[in-house]
Amino acid sequence: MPAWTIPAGGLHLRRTLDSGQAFRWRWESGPGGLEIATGVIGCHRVRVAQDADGIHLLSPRVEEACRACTRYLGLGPRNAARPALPDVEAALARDRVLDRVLTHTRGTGLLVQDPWEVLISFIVSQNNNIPKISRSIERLAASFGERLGDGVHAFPAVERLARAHPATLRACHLGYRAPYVREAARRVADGRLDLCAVARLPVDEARASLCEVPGIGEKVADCILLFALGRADVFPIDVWVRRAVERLYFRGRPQPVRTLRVFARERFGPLAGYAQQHLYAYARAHLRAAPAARAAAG
DNA sequence: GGGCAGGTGTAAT
DNA sequence: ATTACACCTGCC
Repeated sequence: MPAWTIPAGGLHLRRTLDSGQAFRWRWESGPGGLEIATGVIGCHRVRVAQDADGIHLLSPRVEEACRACTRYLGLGPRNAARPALPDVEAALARDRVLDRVLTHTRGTGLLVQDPWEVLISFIVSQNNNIPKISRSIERLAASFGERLGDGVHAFPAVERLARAHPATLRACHLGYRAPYVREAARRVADGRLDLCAVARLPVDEARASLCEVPGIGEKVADCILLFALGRADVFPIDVWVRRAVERLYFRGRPQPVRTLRVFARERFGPLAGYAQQHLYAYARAHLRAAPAARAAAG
């Protein structure tokens, strides 16, 4: 029996949680084939599921967790930068290409995540793939995060990662990113990187200050701006988005990244971040490279 | 075994 | 100014 129900407001829970912006959600089949997601929001262990009535917070029935979840899903108070999802999609659908893409991706929203967690998660994401990123982050949580019960851990506190021993960090399979993670944590810990201050800067200055951190380039900076700092107008370009845009808007011709950035800004304006979510999902579903043909079976 | 995917830093032009 | 390559891990 659901303890709490959040009106979905056009949000598709699975598409949103699986859209590459968060790495700690796991899905299982519940009673009646109901798909249940388990994850962590701040210090709350959360189980959520969606049906025709809305998004249900299954356990535990803590009002605080419900508020955190509502905000996290981007279903809190609306503002000019964060319109209701159906309005966003209606605007994007005026683009002929996105109108078609949206038939597969409608309901994909932008989460409102903790900037610190997103900072570290997307440093880990560089030159990496989603299963590996997820495992590394779970190892970080297990090694440095507060215990929440049932073997689930919160994302590590700043101080814990700032003081982490290199060997323990390496054991999280971060590879060459381990020093990046520790340095970023140190900068946040000692105030050289103030994420709240960055959030208040004009977007280009915010991006530049994030890029001063070793291991953060344009793409990771844009992910932080989009997924945690509320900048729905930025357009992170990874290989998937690049493939999608080149295929759908440039007849499959390779384009320099700066061309794609200008294109996104001019074409999608303040909704570029939402457009990116849909194009990313499209590419992941439809533009995977053909599996390398193995010469012979083993 | 070896090739490949993936974003950034660095060293080369 | 752009370009080439190394970085670490996991998967095929």
